[in-house]
Amino acid sequence: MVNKVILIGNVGADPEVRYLDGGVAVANLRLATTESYKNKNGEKVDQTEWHNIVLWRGLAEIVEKYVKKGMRLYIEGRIRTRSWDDQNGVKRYTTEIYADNMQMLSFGRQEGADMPNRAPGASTAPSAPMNAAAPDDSDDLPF
Amino acid sequence: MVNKVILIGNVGADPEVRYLDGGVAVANLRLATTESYKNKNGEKVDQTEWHNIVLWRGLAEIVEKYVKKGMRLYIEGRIRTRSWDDQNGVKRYTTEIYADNMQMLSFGRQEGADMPNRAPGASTAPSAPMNAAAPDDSDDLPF
Amino acid sequence: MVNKVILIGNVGADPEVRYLDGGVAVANLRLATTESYKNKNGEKVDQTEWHNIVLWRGLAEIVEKYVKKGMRLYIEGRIRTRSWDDQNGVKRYTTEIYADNMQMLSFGRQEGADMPNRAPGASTAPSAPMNAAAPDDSDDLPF
Amino acid sequence: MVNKVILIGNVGADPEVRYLDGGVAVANLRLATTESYKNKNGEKVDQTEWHNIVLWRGLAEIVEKYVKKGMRLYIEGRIRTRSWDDQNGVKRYTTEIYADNMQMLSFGRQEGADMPNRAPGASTAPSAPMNAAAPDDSDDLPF
DNA sequence: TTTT
DNA sequence: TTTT
Repeated sequence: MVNKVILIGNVGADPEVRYLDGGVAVANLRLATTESYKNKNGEKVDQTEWHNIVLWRGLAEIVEKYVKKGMRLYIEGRIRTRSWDDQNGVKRYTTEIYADNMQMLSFGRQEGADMPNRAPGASTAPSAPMNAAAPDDSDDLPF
Repeated sequence: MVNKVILIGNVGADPEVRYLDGGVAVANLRLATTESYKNKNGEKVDQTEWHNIVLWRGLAEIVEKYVKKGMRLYIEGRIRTRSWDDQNGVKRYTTEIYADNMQMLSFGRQEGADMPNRAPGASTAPSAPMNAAAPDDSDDLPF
Repeated sequence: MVNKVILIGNVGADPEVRYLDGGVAVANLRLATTESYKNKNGEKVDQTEWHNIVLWRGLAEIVEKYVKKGMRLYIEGRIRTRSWDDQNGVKRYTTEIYADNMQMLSFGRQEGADMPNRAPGASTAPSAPMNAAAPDDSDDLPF
Repeated sequence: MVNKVILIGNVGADPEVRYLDGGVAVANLRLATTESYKNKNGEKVDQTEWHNIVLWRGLAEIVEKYVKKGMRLYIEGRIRTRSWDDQNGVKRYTTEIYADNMQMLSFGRQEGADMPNRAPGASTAPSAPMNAAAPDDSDDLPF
């Protein structure tokens, strides 16, 4: 039995993070993946899919600290569909992706000078790739 | 942008296959993936996830011919959530997996003597084989 | 950074399992994946790829107990290339797949009556799936 | 049969692209994936894996135009091991990843104004890259 | 609601 | 609704 999802997409809004009674963190975020194809008339059509991502514990804490609207993420996880009763008493279903792994692929869009996504004076030395300051290279990130 | 799903699971019921006006085949099937884990009391708990799989064209025609309830499948595809209005006028969502690739990993259960997928006298003893004659070994299968 | 491999293929020979000094088990096996395509002349060509799979600890112990030549496996893992010096002092490289997850998809081929993978007198009951006794359902298996 | 590889890593050197007699493009590049773990002494250890990536036709042409040393890539493909005879007549093996899909996740390092990472009008050129509209073409993305 |  |  295998249930595996791999996504690379953009975060639609700032994530929501909450803490359960036992202190466990849970993060929810919306991730968009867009697929382009040509229709019968040869016109390019973009189709965007929105995914509900759920992250627990350590991943949720990283999300709380670093993940913002607009950021590009890699998510690896599992599909889970949970049911709930709506106000009409109708059973409804929500499909979510429970993340087992996450990678930040960008700092998202720039919002202002108070939250730079690249430190001043970043190196341009020959062996310094542009993502030298990518969050996953940072010492204080737990992955 | 990446939107990729990989599943190995069991088919919950015989697939439904229909043909659109243009003659294009579409198959729908339900696939179960079960995950086992131990709860706080150390008891083994099985959690089954049901996936709605949609297959088009050639894959749908293979499904029509060969895929039966109980069969184990490998599915590779993409997540798609489509919306519809229920009888209360409430917008509802259904998440499906659009298959891009499929592999049959077993013949599923036997339905009759005229097309046995298991030789007479085959065992259900603990060491019984699963896919002693997996379809992908057959010369007349188109994949 | 992501380094992920997913394979479904057949085991080419009985695995080799050894135990390190500390008692840690390591298994090595060869897995074949075959891809079919049509060449320029429209002839079907099979191309088989052989993968060196390395499994550690619990997975290696499961391999030792259950995995045989001919069995079909699902392997999820990472690519690792290690170097060594051959008898001419030339640096050589071997690429292996370190397995993080394994699923047995069949019992492999039948070798003889002393270790049948299909017991005589087995049931043909309608609801008996061919993989009724899949190894991953065994109680003494750690997954 | 499934043979699938998913990588996210950094390009180690500018790719090499050549054209076969029939005009088909082939690109070769080295991609590094680094995995961090803690050793027995609790020290963080980085282990870098180098992958030989081979891309054909349209993907190779995109590589020629846009992929540079230092860039971060998503690669989806298959493992292929090919053999050759070295100068001592010893059969040797090289394992490569044949890419079926590629996504640029960064522009790599900046070299100077004479080598912009977005050509004027690139996205509307006849031979525009497959993911010409990918967010990684955006000027306002900070990587 | 993201991104290009 | 599958499978063990």
